Amino acid sequence: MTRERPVPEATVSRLPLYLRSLVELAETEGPVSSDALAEAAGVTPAKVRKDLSYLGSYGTRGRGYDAAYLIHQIRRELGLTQHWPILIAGIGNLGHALANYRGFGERGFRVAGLVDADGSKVGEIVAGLPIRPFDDLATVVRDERIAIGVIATPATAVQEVADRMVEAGLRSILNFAPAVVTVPEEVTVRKVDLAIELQILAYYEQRNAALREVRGSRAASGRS
Amino acid sequence: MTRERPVPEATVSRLPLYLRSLVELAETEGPVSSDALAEAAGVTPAKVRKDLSYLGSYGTRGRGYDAAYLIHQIRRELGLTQHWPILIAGIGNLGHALANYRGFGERGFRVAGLVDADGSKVGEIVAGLPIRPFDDLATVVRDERIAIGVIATPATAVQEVADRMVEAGLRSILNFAPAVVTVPEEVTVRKVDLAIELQILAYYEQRNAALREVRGSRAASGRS
DNA sequence: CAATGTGAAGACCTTCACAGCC
DNA sequence: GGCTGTGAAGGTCTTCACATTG
Repeated sequence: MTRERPVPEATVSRLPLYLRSLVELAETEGPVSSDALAEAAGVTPAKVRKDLSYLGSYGTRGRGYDAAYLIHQIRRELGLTQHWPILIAGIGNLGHALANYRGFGERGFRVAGLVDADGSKVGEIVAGLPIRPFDDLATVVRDERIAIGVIATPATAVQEVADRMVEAGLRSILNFAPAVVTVPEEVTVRKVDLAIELQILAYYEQRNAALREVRGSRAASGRS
Repeated sequence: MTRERPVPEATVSRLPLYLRSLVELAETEGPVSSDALAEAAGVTPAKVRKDLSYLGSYGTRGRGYDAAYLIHQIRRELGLTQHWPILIAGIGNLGHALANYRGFGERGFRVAGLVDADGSKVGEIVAGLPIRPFDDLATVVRDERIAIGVIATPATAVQEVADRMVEAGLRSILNFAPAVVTVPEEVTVRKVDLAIELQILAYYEQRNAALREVRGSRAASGRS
């Protein structure tokens, strides 16, 4: 009789944030209130309470939440009770940085495979792992029980890499390349496009600069 | 009489995606329909039309959109008619990769300054630029007319770096460090947390793996 | 009394479906 | 005829405000 829990997508995307904040807050003693957690995570207290309520009633009215217990519950919900082995395809600038990123190890992941199509890179050791040929992708996935694939190749290669990952059995892909990728519906893809983040910032920068301009000239001409 | 155009946030965050897709589609001749653009960008046609309608009526009924013209309009809306000079603080693994990322140059940005608090790195040339001391941040911002700051330092340094950026006059910050940053309300901060993206994927991976499990055993026991 | 947990209200976003126009 | 542009409907997410409870 598994309880059907439709945790909203928006909530899921904030759980990791709460987790990160709780790990910091857990240093200090005593229970953590939704206000304190909200402050640490940079969201509103109401959001914290509603989000956490989807996981169950893990707080104590009048006191707050026990940090250690909540951490455990969120980890369980996110599936972070185990360390997930990940594979990185494309060991260029970004792939290198990702392979060496300490944060993954501390937060539930282990870089367990590296592949690259460039033969001259094969064999090179990065972050303690040898780069293997692109054609070994399926073998690495099987041998290392890889669960999540990370694409850090040039945009042109994305679709082929994704196809191979799906073929090898991966059902979760994180795509850093600036291109849309098409996969069967049972596969989850998330994307991070660094230039797009900057472009969004540029929009607000431009918009606010224009506002500052207007306010500036208003002030100069003495109007309120 | 400047027309007040409240382009929704969700739309703003998709404009860069349309821009990227249009640049690809512009190779081929003829107008681009909302269906074609939707396909290329990985969204629904209705969304494309509604999003574009906030910018104005730039399409032609019965035909579609002129790619070149739309590209121009979206660039204008996003403020990408100029190349924005950006500064990267923290030239470790990730900072290096960002400094060398070709995509920025192609999509409206120019890495114009690098700073790092580690004295032993100062002077080193990365992507054709010398790393300068953290204390020169304000000077670099002024001299290079930096508009956007990128934080790629360890989490512990984030708040100090952000404070310095704000003090130096920056109003747009992209934060890659896994920590919340507090800034005055006139400053826009966007964040990218690589581990969080993986944690969100882990949630769906776990959830879907459980579903596959159930389906598998159902099939095995002969139920529909 | 203090802080959670939650219905209800409201804001925002997406999808529908079709009138309007080329 | 074909495709845009858009009101209206339908969802989802956020915020409010307060009853509930340790």
